[in-house]
Amino acid sequence: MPELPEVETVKRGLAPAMEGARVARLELRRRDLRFPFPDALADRVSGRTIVGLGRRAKYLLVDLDDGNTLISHLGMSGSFRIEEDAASAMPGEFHHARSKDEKHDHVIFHLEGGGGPRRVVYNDPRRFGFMDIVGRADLAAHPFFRDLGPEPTGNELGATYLAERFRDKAQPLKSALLDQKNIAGLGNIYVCEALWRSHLSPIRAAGTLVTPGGKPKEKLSLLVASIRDVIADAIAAGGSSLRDHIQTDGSLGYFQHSFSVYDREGQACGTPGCGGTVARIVQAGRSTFYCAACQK
DNA sequence: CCTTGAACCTGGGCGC
DNA sequence: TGCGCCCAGGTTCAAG
Repeated sequence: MPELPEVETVKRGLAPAMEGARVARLELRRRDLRFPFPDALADRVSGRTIVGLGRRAKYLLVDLDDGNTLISHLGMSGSFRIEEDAASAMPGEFHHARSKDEKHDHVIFHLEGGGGPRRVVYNDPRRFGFMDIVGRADLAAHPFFRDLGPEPTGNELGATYLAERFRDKAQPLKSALLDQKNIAGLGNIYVCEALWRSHLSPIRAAGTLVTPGGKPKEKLSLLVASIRDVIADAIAAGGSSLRDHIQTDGSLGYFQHSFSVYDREGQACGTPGCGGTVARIVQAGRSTFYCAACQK
C-alpha cells in the first residue's frame, strides 16, 4: 500500500518511540517475508541502539549504533504499530479490533530506554514486504537503492532531468512515472493524482513532453510541479490510509477523502467546468483512474 | 533495449 | 452462511 507519503508518515510516527531506544531483542516470528530474512538478522539488531530513522523512496531505514542500517519495505500491506506496556495500553475496543491480525505480526522490536519498555510490531498479511541489513556506507550501492531516481520532494526532481529520462520514450506516462528509476517513491495512487492535476493523459507517450531538442515542454514542468505538490499535500495530511494500512498510533489517515480520481470510477471529474467522468482502465496490469475529457 | 504478464500472499467485497 | 470470483498500495522475473 504504502507509497512515499505513507512511509514518511510511518517514519514520523515511529520516531518518538524508536529514536534513541535500545533494541533489547528483535523477535522474528517466521523465517521470511517476501524473501528470507538475512542471516543472523535478530542477533545483529538485538542489543543495538537506534540512532535515527530515515526514508528513501518507499523504504524505511533504521540506523543502528554499530554503523549498520536495517532496511524495511512495507510491500502492499505492511504496517507498524507501537504497543506500550499493558499498564498504559489502549482501551479494550482497540485491542479487540487488532487482535484478529496478530497472526500476521511477523517482526517485533522489544525496546527499552527513554521511557518504559515497549514494542514496535511489524504486521503484514500479504507478506510482500521485506527487510535487509547493510552497512551505512554500502547503502547507496545496495541493489534496492542503486538504480533509484530522485525523490519527488524538495528540489531534487527537476523538469530538465525528467526531459532527459523521457526523451524519445513511447512508454505511456503512467508507466514512466511508476518506474522507480525515473522517480523514486511514486505509486499507483499518486501517479494517477499527479496526472489529473496536470491535465495529462496516462496513455500519452512520455516522449511527447520533450522538445525535439531534448528540452522540457511547459507541460512537463507543470507535471513536475503537480508531482511535488501532491506528495507534499499527502505528507501534510499524514499519508493516506486504505484498507489494511493503519498508522502507528492506530488511527486512520484521511487523505483518501481528497483523492480526485483514484478509486472514483464513474464519479464526476472535479476539474472546474470539465463535466467529464472518471474512468478506470488497465495499464500494465494495474488500474488507472483518469478523466478522458480534461486529461490530454 | 522494450513492454506485458505472471508471480508472490491474504483478505475484503460482491454476486449468487 | 458460504462459495467462487475479482480486486488491492509493490517489486521482480520470465517471456515475447
